[in-house]
Amino acid sequence: MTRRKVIDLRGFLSFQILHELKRKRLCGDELAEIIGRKKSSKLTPGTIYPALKKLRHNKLVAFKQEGRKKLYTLAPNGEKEYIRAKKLFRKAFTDLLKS
Amino acid sequence: MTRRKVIDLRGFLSFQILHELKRKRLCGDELAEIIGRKKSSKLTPGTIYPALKKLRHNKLVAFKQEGRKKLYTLAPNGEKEYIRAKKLFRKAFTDLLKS
DNA sequence: TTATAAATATTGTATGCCCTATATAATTAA
DNA sequence: TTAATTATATAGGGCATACAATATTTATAA
Repeated sequence: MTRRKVIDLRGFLSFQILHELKRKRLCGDELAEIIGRKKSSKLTPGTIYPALKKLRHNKLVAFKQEGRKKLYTLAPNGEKEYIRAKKLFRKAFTDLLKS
Repeated sequence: MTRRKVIDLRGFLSFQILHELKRKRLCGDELAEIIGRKKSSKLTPGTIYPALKKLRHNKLVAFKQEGRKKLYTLAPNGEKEYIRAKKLFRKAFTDLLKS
């Protein structure tokens, strides 16, 4: 049980997933890799798959089985949610990235 | 009990507190107001005060009692942590604000 | 002086993020 | 065919964020 940093910057995983899927269809493993790279360490299965499960249940993403991969895409509701969330995100953090 | 949004954009509160304190000394109530405004609703006492307590205990912020207010400032360690966190934050989210 | 408001604080509850550990199924390589 | 790899998945837990409700202290107004 490694000690967590005081400022650990957790958060917004679902939002990031939608963001990546808006660009491109991706499977869970690829999402873990891409988002993990931005956070400087690949996300574990115990992180990415429960997140995808929840997004699926809320119908924000859909998927198509392709071999052993599930290729995820943004569902219509996911697109809406993404747009909404992005507005909020920008309002909250734009000045933080500029300064 | 209002239903929570699927994408609720939680996170980074401690980071945001450090960010605001870097600009200006502020008391808890003002932080709740300023950060809350960016999130479109003022943070409740049950959110802001525990967060400040933890930052105090970790010596990332210091404060000076002034009347009934506690005016918070960034401690040296807080400055360091803020810089570190900001780098990570930028790496993770810059492209999200651009597109 | 007394009432009101401002600011701080705690308790209790809920939930998302994220990990480790473990497991299973499908594909590929030996 | 068997072994290794790839991809998905769940269980169990720690912790930060966030709310509502309640309480306390200090400053201000009536």
